[in-house]
Amino acid sequence: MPVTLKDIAKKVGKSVTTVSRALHGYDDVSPETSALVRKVADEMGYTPNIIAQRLQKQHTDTIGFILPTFGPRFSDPFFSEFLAGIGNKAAKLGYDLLVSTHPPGDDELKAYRRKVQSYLVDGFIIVRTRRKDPRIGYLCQTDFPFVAFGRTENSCDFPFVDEDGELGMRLIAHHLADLGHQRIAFIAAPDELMFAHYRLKGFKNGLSEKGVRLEEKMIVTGDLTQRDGVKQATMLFDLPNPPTAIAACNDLMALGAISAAQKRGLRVGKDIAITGFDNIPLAEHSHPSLTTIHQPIYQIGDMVCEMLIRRIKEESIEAEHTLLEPKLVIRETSGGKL
Amino acid sequence: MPVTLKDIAKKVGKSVTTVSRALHGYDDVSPETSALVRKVADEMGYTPNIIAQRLQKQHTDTIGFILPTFGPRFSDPFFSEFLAGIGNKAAKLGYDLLVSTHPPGDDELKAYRRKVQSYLVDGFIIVRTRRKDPRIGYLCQTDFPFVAFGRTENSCDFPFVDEDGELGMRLIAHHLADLGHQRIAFIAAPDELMFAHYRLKGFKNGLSEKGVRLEEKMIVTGDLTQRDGVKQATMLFDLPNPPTAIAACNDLMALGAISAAQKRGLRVGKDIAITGFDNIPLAEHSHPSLTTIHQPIYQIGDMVCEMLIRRIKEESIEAEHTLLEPKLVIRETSGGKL
DNA sequence: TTGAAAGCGCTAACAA
DNA sequence: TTGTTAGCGCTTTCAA
Repeated sequence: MPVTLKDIAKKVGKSVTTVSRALHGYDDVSPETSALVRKVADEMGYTPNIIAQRLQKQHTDTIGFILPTFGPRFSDPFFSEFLAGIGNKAAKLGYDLLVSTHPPGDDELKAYRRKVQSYLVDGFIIVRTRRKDPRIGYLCQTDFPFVAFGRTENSCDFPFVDEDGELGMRLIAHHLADLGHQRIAFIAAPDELMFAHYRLKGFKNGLSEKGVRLEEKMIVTGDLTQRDGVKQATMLFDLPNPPTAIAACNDLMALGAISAAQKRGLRVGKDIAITGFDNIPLAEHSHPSLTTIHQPIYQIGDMVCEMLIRRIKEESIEAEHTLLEPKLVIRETSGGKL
Repeated sequence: MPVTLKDIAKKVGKSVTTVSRALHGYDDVSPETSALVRKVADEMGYTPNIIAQRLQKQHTDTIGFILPTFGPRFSDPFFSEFLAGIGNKAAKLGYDLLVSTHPPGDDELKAYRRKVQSYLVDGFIIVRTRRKDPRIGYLCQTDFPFVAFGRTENSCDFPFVDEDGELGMRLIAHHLADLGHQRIAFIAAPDELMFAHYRLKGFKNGLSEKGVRLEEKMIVTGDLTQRDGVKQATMLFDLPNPPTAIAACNDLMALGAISAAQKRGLRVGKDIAITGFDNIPLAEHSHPSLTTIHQPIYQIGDMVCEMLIRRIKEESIEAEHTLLEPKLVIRETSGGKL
């Protein structure tokens, strides 16, 4: 049924080898043969069997990406955009993308190990890095190519791109402090997530630089979803002495906080300041629009993918460790619009 | 470096064939040999080379999914959730997922053709079906297994899951008409998208059943993003005789419309009714919360994936054509909360 | 119960 | 310029 090199070889009366070489444009095959082979291949509708090529070449031109899914209602706008970034770049560079979904946890490593050991992928892209990240430990130790979006506290060295979340949150803290807020709350994310750790740290430092105190009970932790943003913010509002400003660790929770505030009849941007982090498309078009830190997710996907492919091909990478400078986007929810 | 059957064979002093059979649990190998082989394989850390298996077996246990990306800012919450649905199911059934991104358009078919002809995938999942869908035409004609989320006007028969968008939008139309609205607008999506076509049709029918007229100029078309929801809604508000209700073809645009309305100082749910379609997580937690039609995206992904795998394995599929019954979720934006 | 041999489709070193 | 040969790692007849 499918056309193979053998079929073409038979048709043109040459060997399989010659056909292969002709098709690859090697110069040690006569122009006539080459032309004939190409013509016949075209007529017969030949497409190489990539699986066979892979077995021979011992690499797959495929990169792996495992989505850290949580519940079934997994709908973080972050991921589709990031995926688009790596997908488009991968396609441009002739790579396929093998995606799977796996909740973080115990047998998570199995998913990685299988793909590594069975030669299903040439490299991995890692996201949502954790402070102790077993995935990174494993890949480092086996010396398998990967690039991460995010850092870790593991001791090994590896290429990554990350946004300077610490600085980003300092900017938010300064902004809020400059607006005169004294009772400021923070909706954090689980501290084992590296980015959550940095952001909280930056926020604390930022406030203390401005001489503003961050009370312990003003720090709550959410699971990054909008739903939890609502819940955590509501708890903050229920405090005997509620905050006048809330900084959330990401936009989704900030959006939830806005919703919670409005449900209370608070005017966001006036009675209460709220800020996010990520600048997802929704941030710009929420009402009021969300003050946040911009994170160029698509471009990060693009960069990370390119770095990985360069690493796979053992080409040099300009910047092994890229820390992107965060940009504060002041909109309406902080009440700080100039 | 990597451990192969040959290595194990050498170690246990048996042939590659025997080792292979032992590892597969065939019963024509002596218990002792079998035990020994397994033990050694384990000790040596053997993992089968899946590429080699695939070449031999002539199938890949991989399913293809091509994301119809549009701009770089591609962040539809729909896709991450759908992907989680198919990803988890695929993993459970032992399948991998080959994802790529490609804008709809001319050389889109190439992406499909390559994967089909090179035996990279055993089947495809198609989303965002169009009225004339070349992808479906191609796959039908080559008789390649696929399952679609959505229908088409192509004449061929194929398995699909779809939500009854026509009925869904009729429910919305009825709801709005029952609330007494007479000047109702619709933010449609490009009509070549099958679901957009159905939804518009259902809306028109629904209104006419209630004796409400839908003026032509009250129908505008957006690109499904929140940004465009803002824009289209703003245009509607600028009409000399603006609508008292706006139904958007999807939640994202509805969210945009809410934002546009609030910017005008309109109280959504009182001065203006707004509805969406999809029931993305954000719908529940927007303020006011969004009246919409629920679409179980994760489960649809799950179903579609299972159907495809059954089809690949040539097992029977219970329901080749599943039309899900839509559920109206009445919240605050329509002002119809009981 | 086991092994030899062939073959999946392709590439590449070597020889002619 | 071309063909022969071997081999990537695996599965599967077939024969012993």
